[in-house]
Amino acid sequence: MYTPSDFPPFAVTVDLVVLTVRSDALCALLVRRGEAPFRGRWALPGGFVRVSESVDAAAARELVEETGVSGLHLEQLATYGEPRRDPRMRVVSVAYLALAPDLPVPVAGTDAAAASWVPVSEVSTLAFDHARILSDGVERARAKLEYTPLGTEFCGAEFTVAELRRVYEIVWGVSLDPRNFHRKVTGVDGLLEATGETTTRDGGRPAALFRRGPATALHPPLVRG
Amino acid sequence: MYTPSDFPPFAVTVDLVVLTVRSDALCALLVRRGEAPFRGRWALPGGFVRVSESVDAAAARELVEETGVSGLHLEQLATYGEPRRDPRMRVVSVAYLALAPDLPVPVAGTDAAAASWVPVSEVSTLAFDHARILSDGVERARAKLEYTPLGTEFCGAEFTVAELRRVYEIVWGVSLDPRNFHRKVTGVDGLLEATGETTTRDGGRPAALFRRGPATALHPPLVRG
DNA sequence: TCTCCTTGTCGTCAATCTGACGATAACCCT
DNA sequence: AGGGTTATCGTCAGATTGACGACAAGGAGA
Repeated sequence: MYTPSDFPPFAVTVDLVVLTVRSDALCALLVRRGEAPFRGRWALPGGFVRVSESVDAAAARELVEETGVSGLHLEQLATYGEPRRDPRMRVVSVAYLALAPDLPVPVAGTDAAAASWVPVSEVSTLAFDHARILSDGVERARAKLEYTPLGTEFCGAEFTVAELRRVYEIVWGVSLDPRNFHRKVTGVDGLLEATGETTTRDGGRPAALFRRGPATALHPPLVRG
Repeated sequence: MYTPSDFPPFAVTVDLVVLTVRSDALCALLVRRGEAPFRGRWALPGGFVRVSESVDAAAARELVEETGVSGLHLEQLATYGEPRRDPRMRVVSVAYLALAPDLPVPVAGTDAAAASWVPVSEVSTLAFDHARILSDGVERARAKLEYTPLGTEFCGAEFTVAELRRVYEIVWGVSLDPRNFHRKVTGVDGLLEATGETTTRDGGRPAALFRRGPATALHPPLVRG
């Protein structure tokens, strides 16, 4: 074993599940394929890993190319390696999950065809096994909101407690009591840092603005309805 | 993009982090390499994915080959794809985590050199980037004990509450109050199913024997520390 | 057999946490 | 000025948690 000469050759790609919360829906970034197979079908953005580049770096590169924004949270989701998942050849794809705030710039598809944000509830069939990858990504995001500060990644740099609460409500599809949510979220050590500023952009009484704090895990976790 | 002719060729392997609890220590299954590079060095068991086989199936196949036992819990851990992680060629490795009860049969290394259980606290340097993979696997196992019934995978088919508690104590490296642990663990819905039998194999008063229940998540979770 | 030792299981209690919800504050608009 | 909207604080009962006492039920050895 481990003889370099006789290993079966694989293509390795990265696929991105990029999620955002916009206009009251959890949305995924999808591109419309311009070539066969699955021509004209929606697919996850992604591409080949280059020879001299790490898989993580390939994912980061694709993410910047697709969203035009760098610095987004990016984590490995899973790897998909069924023999016939790409009809042309043996492809193993490493999927990544990225969470983005509602991006001010529309997505600039450099090499891909039209890219757009699609509410995950309206996604029907996707190319390859991308429907499953997307669904795994959404489930991972839902789970991670419980015990990590990841919900803040959907917000801008500064946000109110109510904006964060709406992220949770939309991603989980539940409604949360504003008062209890406020108590819990401000009680978690290191989750939020007050800026001292307030905003009235949500209407009503001015709300305090916060930044992400240094916490990497939530103790205690927020529990899903 | 996506033209089958000009993709960079990769080798794809699976690496296994197989953990068990034995003689008061969390142990990993390691093999000693018989060939260069890293000849004579400990490494994780693993091997090439075959052309017509899914990556998951390759992991399952290697697991049976290495442990001689089938039906073990197996889940994907992460994928490691740094360009120079194997000095010979570009290898992307999909790592899997498996949890095993203390296996009665010693490990029968079919193609690998000597395989043995090594306490994770005594593991020093490993071949390739396997030290990092092992450490990621251990951390994943620790985290999953909190909110999944995975601790039961370290036990046999029938086990006592105290045996399960020792799994938690050893994996987490803490000591837990037997009475509170008993209350929590028997209170979680669907975690344990009483067999009606008792055993005195741990000494002292006979303890009730349980089977794994149908629960897939723990509500509420068990908390570390 | 009697005692001791070991381990398992049930109970108690105070501190904390949770969820439901009342009350008030502070803005905007008319 | 008054009504609508949202933010934030408080209260209170019920559940959960951690610390720990008490007792049960086996084995080992005197």
